[in-house]
Amino acid sequence: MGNMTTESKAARPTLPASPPLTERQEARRRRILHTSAKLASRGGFDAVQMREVAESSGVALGTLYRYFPSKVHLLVATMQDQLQHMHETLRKRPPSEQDPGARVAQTLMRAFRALQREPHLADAMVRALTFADRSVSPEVDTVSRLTTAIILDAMGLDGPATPEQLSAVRVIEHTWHSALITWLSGRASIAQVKIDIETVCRLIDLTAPGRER
Amino acid sequence: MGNMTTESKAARPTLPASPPLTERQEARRRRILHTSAKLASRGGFDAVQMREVAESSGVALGTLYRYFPSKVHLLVATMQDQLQHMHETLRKRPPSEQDPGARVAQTLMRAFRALQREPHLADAMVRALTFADRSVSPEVDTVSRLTTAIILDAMGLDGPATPEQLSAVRVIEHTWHSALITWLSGRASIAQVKIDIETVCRLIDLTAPGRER
DNA sequence: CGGTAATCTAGAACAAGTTTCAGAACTGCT
DNA sequence: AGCAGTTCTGAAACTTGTTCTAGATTACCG
Repeated sequence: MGNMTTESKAARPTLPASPPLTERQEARRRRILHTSAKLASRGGFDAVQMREVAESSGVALGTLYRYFPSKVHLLVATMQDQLQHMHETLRKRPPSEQDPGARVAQTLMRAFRALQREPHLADAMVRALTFADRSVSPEVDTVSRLTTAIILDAMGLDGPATPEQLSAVRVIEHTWHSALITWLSGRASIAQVKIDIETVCRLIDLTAPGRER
Repeated sequence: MGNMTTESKAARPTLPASPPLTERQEARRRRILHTSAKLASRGGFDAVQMREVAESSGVALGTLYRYFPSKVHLLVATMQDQLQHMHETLRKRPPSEQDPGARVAQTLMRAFRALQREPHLADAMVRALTFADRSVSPEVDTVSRLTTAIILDAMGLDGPATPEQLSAVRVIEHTWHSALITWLSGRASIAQVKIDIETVCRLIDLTAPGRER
């Protein structure tokens, strides 16, 4: 693969924080993300080619790289974008189950069904996410926080989560990502993913506050 | 990255099965795997460069590709190799804990400490494993079976595992891989990984046969 | 041993991610 | 409007994974 060496020397806090981004810049960024998602939907990770993303977004290659310092950055940002949509969508129809564990399982299965509709896009995003090295940590962390938020929302807790519950949520996230990967690479069926999600979600109820070890 | 497109058309059951492999071929294969591990130990995934592997193994580039059809194949095979060692090592000192869950946690923490001694190698192998696409499924599956075997060994069961236990083992594997990734990319501490492993291992005891739901 | 097919070598060639650079276009500021 | 600094463009160059080719070598068979 290309130079995925990455050890960003020049500080380039281009996107997330520092400069407020003019309107045209915001538009460019949005166009790029849209193209990225479109290409990913077609053919997954491999189909997102930087030259094509640039051309199809009406932007020079160098500019694309200024906005997203690598293909993985781009795809992780794309995932952030999609996750935000997902979060809003899910928030509108809260899960119907009673137990927190069952609620989380139900929510994740909804998300999973959404991903099934765009398996290539899912492939691109998840592969990028797990392939990301340290230089993408901040962005990957954002994705992780979004995922955590979705799960915590689904739990429908009254008070704040206990440390044990947070651990369970972490493990659920691990399982979620890894199960997706096995599904995407054809080593696990949809049914198998469902079982894994339901299995791990038992941890939630197991760690409900006011319970024996 | 290069053509990780992969959709192997020409059947080339080179390694795993068909032809018995002459002695020199076996030696070549072993030399390649050794080089791969050596380079990976130095600088992780990026440091394993196909040209260098070939040269350093005293083999032509084309030959390397005949033995391992892609960089990911090579690294997954390297992982198979290392896992086999690990399995033998672990088998020699069975875990001291009583509960199956605790035994698994103890075993995985031993494996984790071994990985900590070669973080770059761990990086290369785990990244390859999760980045692998369908064309590597058989090899990834082998790795998965090896991992499962290690965990089942650690459980020290009398009879065969129940389906529920097998599900738990699957989830543990998911967590194991994903936790490793977060650690390798610097987003989780060693302590955090430990907690995650211990958390997920509770599922084992939860699914012990002869137990209420 | 001689012949033939499979394997191996050296090296060029190709693909896609990434970097670089000179100049054009745009921004903010006075 | 005019200028200094940043951003963007277009195009070439560079890197590394992967493929291809022509010619040696080797392995196997009668």
